[in-house]
Amino acid sequence: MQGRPPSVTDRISSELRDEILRGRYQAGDRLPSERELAERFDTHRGAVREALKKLEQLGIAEIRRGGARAAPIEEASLDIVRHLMELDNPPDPHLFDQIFEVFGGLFSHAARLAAERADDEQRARVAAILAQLTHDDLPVLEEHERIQELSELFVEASQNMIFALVRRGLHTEFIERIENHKTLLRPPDAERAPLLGAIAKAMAERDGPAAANAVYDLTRAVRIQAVAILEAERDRRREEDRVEGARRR
Amino acid sequence: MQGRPPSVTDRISSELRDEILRGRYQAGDRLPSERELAERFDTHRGAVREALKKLEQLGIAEIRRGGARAAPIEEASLDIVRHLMELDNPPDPHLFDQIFEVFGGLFSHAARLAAERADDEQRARVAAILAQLTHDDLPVLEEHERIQELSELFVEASQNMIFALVRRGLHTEFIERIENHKTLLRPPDAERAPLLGAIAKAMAERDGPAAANAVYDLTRAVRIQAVAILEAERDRRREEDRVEGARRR
DNA sequence: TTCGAGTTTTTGGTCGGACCAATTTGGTCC
DNA sequence: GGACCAAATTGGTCCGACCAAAAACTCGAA
Repeated sequence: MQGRPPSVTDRISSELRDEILRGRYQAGDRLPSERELAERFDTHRGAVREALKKLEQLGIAEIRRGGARAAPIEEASLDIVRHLMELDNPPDPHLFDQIFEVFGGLFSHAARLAAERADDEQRARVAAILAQLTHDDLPVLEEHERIQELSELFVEASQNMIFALVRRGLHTEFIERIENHKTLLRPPDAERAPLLGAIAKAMAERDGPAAANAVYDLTRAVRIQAVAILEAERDRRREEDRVEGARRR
Repeated sequence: MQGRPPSVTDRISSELRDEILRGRYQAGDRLPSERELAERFDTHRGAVREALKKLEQLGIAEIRRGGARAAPIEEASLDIVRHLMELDNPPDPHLFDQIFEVFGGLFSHAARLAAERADDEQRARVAAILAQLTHDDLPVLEEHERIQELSELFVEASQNMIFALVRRGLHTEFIERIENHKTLLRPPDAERAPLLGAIAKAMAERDGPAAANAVYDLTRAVRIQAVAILEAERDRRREEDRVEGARRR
């Protein structure tokens, strides 16, 4: 969050946002009035108004005199994605899959531009990182650091500020919020050599399309493995809940 | 905006946001206090607080007791991009270039997924649209509609909800806000047949990488032409301003 | 039974003021 | 220059008032 203790405004806005994202209010449904919410949260209208303004800015609430309403999630701002991810821990595997697929596309595109634009020093650093990553005996946390470095290098070499913004946003607000993301987001061992080799080759040959395809293939393999892990985890928790529920009955 | 007349809160938040984005406050600089802003805007602290909460959510202000400060733009949320675009009209060609380059990457990626996942009916519609676009005698507004339709179709066929969110966000909050965007964002006449033909071929062959590359090439050509137009327009206006300035002196 | 007009109620928008805890600022002293 | 302290300023929270816009309700006519 914002690096300060959550205020009353934060609390109200988070709770209402989660209710909207969980479907408690469908698009067009009236939201509780400011006065009702002030009573429910035992606070003043000012804090409620601030909270609702935040939801409006996220694009999930439409505020009008006569009553505020929920807005369609599909018309929300991109910032809503992180809040969707935060609804559950671990996140919903399907949602994770969709988000990571888009992220992979961006990363792939950054790689294409990097292959075409990187200077000699950047190219050397990419080659060094890829060589290190090819060793599958690298400790997991160190491997993760190298992957981050590679991602940052591609973005830097792409010379596109928007990519930097997008990468930072997706990384800080999305990836870092996933439990065990450092062990989750890894190239499958069996595929790492060919995948990384293809990237190295494309970079050496300054072949944008090949770099894009190779990085797409890498992120796709990482994503498929991660989704399988998340699904297994979800199934395990469901089984625990089922057993726990049977025990309580 | 939100489809209601701008409130005092909106006015304050917009004005402060533009000041921050224009560099009036560097990262770490103190922002005016709530009471100072209430006086400056001749309003109450409540509206100022609501406005500042919006800036905090955008990631460009850090609010703490003791004084609020500007935050680094590069750490802002993605929503800030549209506000950067809105600073000038026409937008800064370099900024437009960067944003559109990223957009092209996303569109390219959606095309890759669409090539692999589209059903027969979607494929037929893509082929029909591409055939229509190949005729360079299509009226500009109708051509624009076909391009929109193509974009929507790729997103639909990609079966990725996040793409839908991203496309809507980028389109509504970015492209549609560019003056004359319907005439600005067009494939160059001389290149349209080969570019569109490559997309059609990739779709027919269900070749994801080829579709990605072909769509990337198309968006790149559109972007280069649009940037040239924006730069010419900017130069023309600067010349006008120079002449106007000389006239005043 | 439906519809339109009028009335009433509820809604969000705006405002002023109060109070409190946290932070900053300025003064003093060493 | 650093420590300490009091004063000032800051954001956070709260209350209540008032107003215009919208929704809900009522009633009579068709």
